[in-house]
Amino acid sequence: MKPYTHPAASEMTLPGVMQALSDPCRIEIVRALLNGGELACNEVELKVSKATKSHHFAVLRDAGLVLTRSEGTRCMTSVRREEIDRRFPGLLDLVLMEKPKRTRRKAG
Amino acid sequence: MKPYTHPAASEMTLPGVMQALSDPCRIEIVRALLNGGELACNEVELKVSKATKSHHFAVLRDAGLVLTRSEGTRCMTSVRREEIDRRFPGLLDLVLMEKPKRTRRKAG
DNA sequence: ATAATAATTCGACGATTGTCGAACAAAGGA
DNA sequence: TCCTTTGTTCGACAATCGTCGAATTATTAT
Repeated sequence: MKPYTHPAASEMTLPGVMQALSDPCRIEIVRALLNGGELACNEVELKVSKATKSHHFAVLRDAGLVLTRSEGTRCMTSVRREEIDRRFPGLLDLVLMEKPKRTRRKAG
Repeated sequence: MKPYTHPAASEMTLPGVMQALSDPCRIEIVRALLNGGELACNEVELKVSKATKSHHFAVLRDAGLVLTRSEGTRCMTSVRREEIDRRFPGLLDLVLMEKPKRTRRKAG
C-alpha cells in the first residue's frame, strides 16, 4: 500500500552511499541481495531485531542503493545495480569483496 | 615528537573505510591529497576550525587511509595509495570522481 | 471475522559523531 | 629567551545513529 519512495539515481551522493555502507549489517544486506537477487527483508538473516533490520533497509533505500517493492505482505528488495554501476563504478565490487578469512594454509 | 600510529594495511575494514569516507570534509581531504601528493594539514583548505580539521585527519589515519609524518611543526600527510589499491581496488577512483557539476550544456 | 504473517512506525536509550574554543605541546626563528 | 607557527588534546554541546520492544498497518489464509 505505502509505495516506498526512492531517490533518483542522480540524487545519490558519494558521502551518502559511503555512509549507508559504513555499517556491517547493511554491507551484509547488500551482499546478500547481490548474491540472491530480489529478496524479502525476511530472507536476509541478521542477528538484529526486525525493527532494526527494517531500519537498515530504509537507510539503504534512502541512500539510493536498493529498490523495494511491495508484494503481498513481503517487501521485495533488490540492488539498483545498473544505476550504481553507472554512477559509482566499482562500488559494488568492493561490497562483494571477500572478507579476509584467515585460512589455515601455509602459503597463500 | 609524538609518532603517529597507523594501523597495518590488513587491519583496514570495509565498514571502516566507508565510515571514514562518509564525511564530505574527509572526502575533500583525500581528494586534495590524491591530487597534491604529500600535504600538511595546513595546506588543505576546509571551512572548519583547525580542531575539527585535526580530528578529520585523525579519523582518516585511524581508518588506515592516510599516513602522517611529523616534519618540523608541520604534519605531512599522504594517501596510502598502493596499500588501499591492493586491498580495496577502485576505492580511490570513487573518491576522485568528479562531483556531478550541472553544466549548462544542451547535450552531454 | 479472526488469526497469522511481514514489515513499518513510535518512543526510548546509550553510544558515537561533528563541531567549536580554549588550553597545551613541540619545533623553528627573532 | 621569547614569540610565532602548526597541530593535538580537552571538555562541552547538539545531532545523529544503532538498537530494542511495543504498538500499528497491511495482506493473506482460515
